Amino acid sequence: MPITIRELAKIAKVSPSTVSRALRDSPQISEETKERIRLLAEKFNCVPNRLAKGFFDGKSTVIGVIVPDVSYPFYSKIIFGIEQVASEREYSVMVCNSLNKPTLEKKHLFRLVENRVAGIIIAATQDQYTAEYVWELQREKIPLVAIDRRIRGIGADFVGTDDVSGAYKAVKYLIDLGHTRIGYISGPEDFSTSIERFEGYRNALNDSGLVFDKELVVKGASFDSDHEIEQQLEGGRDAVRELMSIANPPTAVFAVNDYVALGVVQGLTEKGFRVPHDVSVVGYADMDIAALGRTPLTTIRQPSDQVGMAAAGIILDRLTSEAEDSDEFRSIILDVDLVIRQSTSANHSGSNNG
Amino acid sequence: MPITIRELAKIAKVSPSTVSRALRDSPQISEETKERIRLLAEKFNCVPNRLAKGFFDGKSTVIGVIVPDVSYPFYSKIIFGIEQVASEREYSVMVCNSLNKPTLEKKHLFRLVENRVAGIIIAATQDQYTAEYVWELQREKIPLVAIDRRIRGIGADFVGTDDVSGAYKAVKYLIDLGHTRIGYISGPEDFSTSIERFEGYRNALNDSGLVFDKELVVKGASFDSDHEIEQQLEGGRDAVRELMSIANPPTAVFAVNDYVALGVVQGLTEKGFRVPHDVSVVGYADMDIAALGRTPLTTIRQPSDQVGMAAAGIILDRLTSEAEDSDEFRSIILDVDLVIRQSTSANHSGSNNG
DNA sequence: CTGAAAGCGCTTACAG
DNA sequence: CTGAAAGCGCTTACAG
Repeated sequence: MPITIRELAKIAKVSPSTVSRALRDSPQISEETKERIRLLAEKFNCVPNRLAKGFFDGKSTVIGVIVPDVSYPFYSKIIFGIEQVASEREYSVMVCNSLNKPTLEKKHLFRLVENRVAGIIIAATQDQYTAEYVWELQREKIPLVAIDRRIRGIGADFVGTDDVSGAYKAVKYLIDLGHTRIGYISGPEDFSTSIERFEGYRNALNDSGLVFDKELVVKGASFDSDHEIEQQLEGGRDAVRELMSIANPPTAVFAVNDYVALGVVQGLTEKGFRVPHDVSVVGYADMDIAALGRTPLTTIRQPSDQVGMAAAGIILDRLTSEAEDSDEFRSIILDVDLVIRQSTSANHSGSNNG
Repeated sequence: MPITIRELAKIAKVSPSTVSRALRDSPQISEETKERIRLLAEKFNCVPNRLAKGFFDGKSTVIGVIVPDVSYPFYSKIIFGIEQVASEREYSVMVCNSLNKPTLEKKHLFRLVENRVAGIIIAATQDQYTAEYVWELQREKIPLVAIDRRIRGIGADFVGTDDVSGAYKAVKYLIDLGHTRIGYISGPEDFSTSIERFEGYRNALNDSGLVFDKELVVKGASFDSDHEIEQQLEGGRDAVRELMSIANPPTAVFAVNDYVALGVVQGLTEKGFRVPHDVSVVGYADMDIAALGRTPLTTIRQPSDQVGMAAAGIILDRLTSEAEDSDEFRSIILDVDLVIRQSTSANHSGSNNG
């Protein structure tokens, strides 16, 4: 362990206060003294204990992050963004996997509070208890930003991507290609992301005068961030099989995320449908596998690292500026883009399917 | 912020010591008192300040992790593994991106020490200064584990995957398929991973009586974890173009990682070669895109989450057991598996190319 | 420009 | 079984 300021003070034959000030580059101290002490600090390995400082002023310089799975591409990129912004401002980033389990999530939240993190960024489960706990944290003025998914039932600072508009763009594009029967393979129904993507889907249909047919909506994934990617692929495969077996099957499918979409492509291929000739497929998120997959996916690109950067930005803002006391919740919704690749084409069915 | 133990003590009309002990479930305290205090703590939101405790006993319960890029799949999975093990033992995980830049890496290391992390896990750059600094940390008895890449020039606890054997398996498989001209697209030459994969490549050739031809080795990536995946794809594309233009081109290519391998496939396709019919390709790492890519890649699977779990395990061990004082460095090399997919097939060139 | 003193919130021997 | 006291390593008004 590094030596303490007090120890270095003895070596330098000055008071601890002076060492402390010198090491923090206080203008109160003469340049000569500062330089002398800095050299000594380096030589004797005196690294001021940040815990002690943080403890002194009741705050750490750590931002806590809770996501379902840090290795899920969307979240790992968000964390990358958070770290970029935090690290620039001398903050550190603590990460936790909730695995989408409310009890684990609660535990992590609690531990972050124990550690007196300066702020918390969370992609929360839809658990009621989590919401209540978050509400308490807000009351205690601990900066907290929800990302990606809104926290059910309470207001909070939020950074996400425009799911309504993303889905709208995806579906509108399919409509413009001449598709009139468009399936939607959804995620878990209580997540704001799924709900909003569904809303975008319906809006696009409405605006184009197409009727909504609930037979065209099938659930394909339990979570939009399941550690088991296999499960998402399977979810897509199963869902599309169901979808294609209805009386008047779709000629295009919009899937809640890219993994599900790839499952859809697999399912279609297995059933003898060609993508995009027989059925067009649009995914969501634009992960690596979207561009590099067997059938390069048309998809919606989410600026995931920017979500992280914006969230960290809000935390740091609340920490420093007077905005801290603003009771208004901030909401940043980032734009998303349609990325056109080879999984979509004009409707070849040659009829109105009906 | 939560209230302090002292404040709760007043409310409960006991001493702070009693509250402290009750909340840590000390056997010294009667069950009734403990229960009463726990209830009060919940009610008045008294969450003992872990910083103060950590500060008291000079250690935090945080494990610091430095990797080039937390969003690179291999690393994000390692972090997942670290978090799993740490969180179970009530430790938290702090992550930093070094972006493969020695100065940034140094800064992060320093900050982790400032924060008095209990231990450090690092996939280090090959920088000399980093090695020296790490050496100092070791002298100070701060548990540190190198992962994936060995730290150049110094001994340290290490957890990695068997790169020599992985490359050997890949190349041996190609040889068994009848290939005799096998190219290797390498990573940065000073990383232990690249060096060892190259070694495995040579060993496999040797053991099968094939001569090593340095014309068959081309550099394809500057880092095995570049944030810009595009660069790795391009590296592979360029490298294979070079490789196929030599007098006696290979019928199989082993690439240092899956992104590079996908670039190789692209490059080959663009040049009119069919994969695997004309040229077989083997990647490394078994990322998502290997299985789901346009041409499902034969590759070497690395148990990345296990790397993280093992590394966290070593740190926690050194923290608790007497193994702490053992001066011997531990080294855990995890086995890797060959995963056969569709980018490889028997040599169809019908001759010895020579 | 430098120093002595008090205190941040906890824990742990030491008493009782 | 419970409490009073000292101290972990820093910082910051307050003196000088």
